[in-house]
Amino acid sequence: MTEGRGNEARGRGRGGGRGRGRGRGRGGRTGRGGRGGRGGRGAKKQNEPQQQQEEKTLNASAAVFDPNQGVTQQMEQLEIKPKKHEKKNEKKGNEKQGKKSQKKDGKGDSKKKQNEKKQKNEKAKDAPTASKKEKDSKKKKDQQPKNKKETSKNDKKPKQQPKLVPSIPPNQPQTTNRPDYKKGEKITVLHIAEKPSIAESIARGLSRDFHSNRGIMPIHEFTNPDFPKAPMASKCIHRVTSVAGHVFSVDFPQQYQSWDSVDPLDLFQAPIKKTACKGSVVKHLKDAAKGVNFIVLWLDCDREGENIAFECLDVCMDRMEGSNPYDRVYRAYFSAINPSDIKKAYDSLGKPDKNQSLAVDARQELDLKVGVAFSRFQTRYFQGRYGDLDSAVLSYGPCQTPTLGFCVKRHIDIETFKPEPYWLLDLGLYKRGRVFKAQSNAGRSFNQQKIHKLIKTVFESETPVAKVTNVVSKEKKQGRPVPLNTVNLLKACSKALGIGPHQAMKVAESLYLSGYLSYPRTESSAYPKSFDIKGALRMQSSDTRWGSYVRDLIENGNCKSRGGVDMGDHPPITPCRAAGQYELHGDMARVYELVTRHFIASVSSDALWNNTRVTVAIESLGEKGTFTLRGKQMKKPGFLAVLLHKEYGDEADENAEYTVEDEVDEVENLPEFNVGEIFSLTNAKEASQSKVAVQAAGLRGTLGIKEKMTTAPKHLSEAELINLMEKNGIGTDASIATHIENIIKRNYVELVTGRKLVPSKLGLVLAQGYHLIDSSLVLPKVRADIENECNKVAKGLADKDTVLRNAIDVFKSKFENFVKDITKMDVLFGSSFAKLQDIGKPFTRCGFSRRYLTYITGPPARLYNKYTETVYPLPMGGVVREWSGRNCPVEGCNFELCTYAVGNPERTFPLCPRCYNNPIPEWGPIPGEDKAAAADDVDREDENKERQARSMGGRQFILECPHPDGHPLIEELTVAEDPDGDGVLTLDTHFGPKWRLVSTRDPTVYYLPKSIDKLTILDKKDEETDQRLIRIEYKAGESPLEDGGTKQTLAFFQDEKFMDTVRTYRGQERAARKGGRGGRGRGRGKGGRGRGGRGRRR
DNA sequence: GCAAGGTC
Repeated sequence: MTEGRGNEARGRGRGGGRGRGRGRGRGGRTGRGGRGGRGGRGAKKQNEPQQQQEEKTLNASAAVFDPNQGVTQQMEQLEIKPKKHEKKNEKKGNEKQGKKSQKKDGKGDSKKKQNEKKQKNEKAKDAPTASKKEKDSKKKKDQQPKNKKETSKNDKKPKQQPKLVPSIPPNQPQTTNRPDYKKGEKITVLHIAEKPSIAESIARGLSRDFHSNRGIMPIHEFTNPDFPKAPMASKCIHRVTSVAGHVFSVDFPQQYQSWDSVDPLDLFQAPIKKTACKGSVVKHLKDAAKGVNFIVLWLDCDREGENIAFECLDVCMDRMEGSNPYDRVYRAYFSAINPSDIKKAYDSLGKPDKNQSLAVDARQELDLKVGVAFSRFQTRYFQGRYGDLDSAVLSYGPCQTPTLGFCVKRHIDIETFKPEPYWLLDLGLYKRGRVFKAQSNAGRSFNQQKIHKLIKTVFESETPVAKVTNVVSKEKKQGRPVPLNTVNLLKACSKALGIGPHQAMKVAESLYLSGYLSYPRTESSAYPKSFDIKGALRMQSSDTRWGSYVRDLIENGNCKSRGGVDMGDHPPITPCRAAGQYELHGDMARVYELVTRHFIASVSSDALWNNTRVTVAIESLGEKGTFTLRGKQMKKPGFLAVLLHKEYGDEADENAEYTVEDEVDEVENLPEFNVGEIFSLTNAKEASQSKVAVQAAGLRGTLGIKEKMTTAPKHLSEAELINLMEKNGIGTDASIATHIENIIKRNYVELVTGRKLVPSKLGLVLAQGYHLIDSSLVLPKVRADIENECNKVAKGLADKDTVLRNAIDVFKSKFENFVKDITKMDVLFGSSFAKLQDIGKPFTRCGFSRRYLTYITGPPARLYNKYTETVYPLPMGGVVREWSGRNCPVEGCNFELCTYAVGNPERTFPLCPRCYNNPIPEWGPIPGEDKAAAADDVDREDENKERQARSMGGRQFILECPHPDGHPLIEELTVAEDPDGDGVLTLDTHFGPKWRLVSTRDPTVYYLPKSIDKLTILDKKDEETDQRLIRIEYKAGESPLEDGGTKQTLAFFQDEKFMDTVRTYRGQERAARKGGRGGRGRGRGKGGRGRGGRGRRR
């Protein structure tokens, strides 16, 4: 419980918890029962006008939602199966689901995707007339109104639908108009790609001769060819450029950013807004689009690409020439980035598909709301109760949480595994001085006696012998690896090089950017037809490591790859520039070598083995008496000669849940066995006692019993986890590595030797807690559900707003249920972590209860009153120390103070734990919140800068005085205004013997003379200048005063002689952090007033 | 300080 709740009697607890007045019960409402929980509403008896104001401001967004009525109905509408079914599905495992679920907005099932692509291309061709698919979808739409009406009946919420893309109507007809650009007319076409590399390929594909400017996102210009949508125009200027991924990202408006004053439940109904990802991209697009007649969108041909297309239009359309600009906007759908496909796409331009884009909008909003609401709630709740959670934030996400779930599931399998002994027949055959173990076809037995009986039978028989009954030799091919896509690259790097997915992605990315590798984010595992395999091989022919192999391959091989799927996004990952053995270093060199060797291997010949299978029988045992010996001999190494680590090509061990351990390995160089050979057997026990017997004449063997234990599976390796994620549609090729990194960063799992992922205490408790409350929160289904909903929107089968509203309602009720049942998870936390009341050392006293507050190291650091169960978060970025004996002068507060030291050199300020968390507006602007509150109205770019600044120096990251300048404590210590900054100069709380003044808002320190013995700030002002007077007493014999006295009263900056003894130091950190905020300029103006003469010295 | 998705 945090402050507010604990102090109900004083009218500070407001369980309602909403409102702008930050700190009124920081996070209080995140306690049991959520908002309006116990002690909630009832507590707001005498709370000042501020509170009423808060209620007014935000009550409008309060949800009116009846969970009992809503859930099942909405579940039905969403076709989310009720729980019973869920449980069934759970048991069946993830396999089936994985196949069904779609990866990243419709990626995933390759056939399906290809079909979609075909349809898309057809659509593009048939663009002028509505395609069949559209008609179908229209029909279906018409059949839907029933559902829609039902929804609106239940829709009691205030309509607060966010407007995301105001400039384009939601269901823009997919038609192509042909504006009649006549002979002699000059037109300009802007082409936009998703990334610079593609922009360049497009320019190359359309023209041999183009000019490019330099920059991160270059523009390539050329004049031909004619534009197919305006063939009559005499001259066509093409301008090809790109963005870099999404142009906008979604977030909540400023008033929803506070963790303290916003109830996470309200986030589900909150509006969302789009912010420019990078200021320069928007400007770049605006400049490029100025006055163009046509726009062609060449974004990647998937759902995200479609969404980015509309983001571009949002920026560009009003910069185009003429009216009805959308009529002159086209979409190029290409299946590969090569000249012929580019030309094909250029000749059959279509229209962008708004539905696909809307599906992404829906996914974004849902991910944001669900993720942020759950993350904030569980962070606040558990950080308010436990002190050693190992993670400052307990995040939740529809991708990261199921990823954690996989690791935990395996861990539980291991923990609950009970090893059992089992027994096998153990047959050893001696030949050429070696013993060869044959595998018993009877398999394992859990009954030792049965095996003993078999052995007894053999040795009681007349002739205890084993006889070779069959020998088969076969040639077997070991297939060369399929071309490398992202997921397989990540697995290979982890398995063969020990480089984790996140690092592997980073390395591959930089190899791509420096031109060594092709694009590293691809789903394709087959080279497109147009791919010049021999050309790529030739590049490698002079390498010292594999050059000769490659030369031989080009001359004598057929250089063809096998298997794999061409997803049409980007080709598989290949080297595109030779790098000598010592050209690259470290991981760059290793990843490059792996990719190159894999590429060469993928177009090499298969390896050829000669496999031998020897069947041996002990007649007296009948069916149970057959054994097998396996041998293999390499005939032709093929690709194995070049592959770095053959083990990474092995899919088998990742896919098998449990490895079969009884299997006897294939033996290389198996000696010849002939049908009819007879081995006389001795009991293995006796044989070991007398070696001589074994070496006697004739063929001999031993038969015995072998005891083994069943073994638990191993923890998931990175490679196995990647497999699971891919199968279950968690994340995309581009994001899988990030999700794994995320759960490691948050301390949910730990990476241990062998690149295995072992869940931490925290990860275990979270995942198991979800299972107790609502399994669907931690199962991959949560992602699949979201995807399924979005698919409907993408296909035009459902209205985005309706789908979104329903889905939000479902997750909202899941959230309410989660809040209601959080104690179930809390029980698990309780047995794993230290309760706040049990840890921490007494630090300072509460002003209300006079009890000690304990200091919890965290993260995050906070103070805790175990008697009132109140948490007082502390600012981050500085050092909090005890400052015993001094109490806060604020009426009714009286908390014992601490000090807060920041920066280098240190500036130390007083810190009242209560006032820090409960500032009142009269004290002035709240540190850390800056002017950001007003940021909603400013230009997107500025706002973004502001946002970045805040994320660095966020609400609790305080590199200045933690209290507003108007706080009585600060006022008491204030000597003058800071002439160079926004703040004031206060006496550093270290006081003597090194006296200094520090600026509350800037890293400025004024060092006062060492000769000062005592310094008092008087409650009087200099009449002339209105400055605070300070009284200084010098040490005996060190007084600089001319009259020989030791006492002096002056106003800072006013006494020139005194100021000559003052040394000023200005630090950098805050100045740098402020960026272009311009506080300094304003400060200077103020300085003129406050400072007579020459106060400022360096 | 919170998600996931593009990408630099």
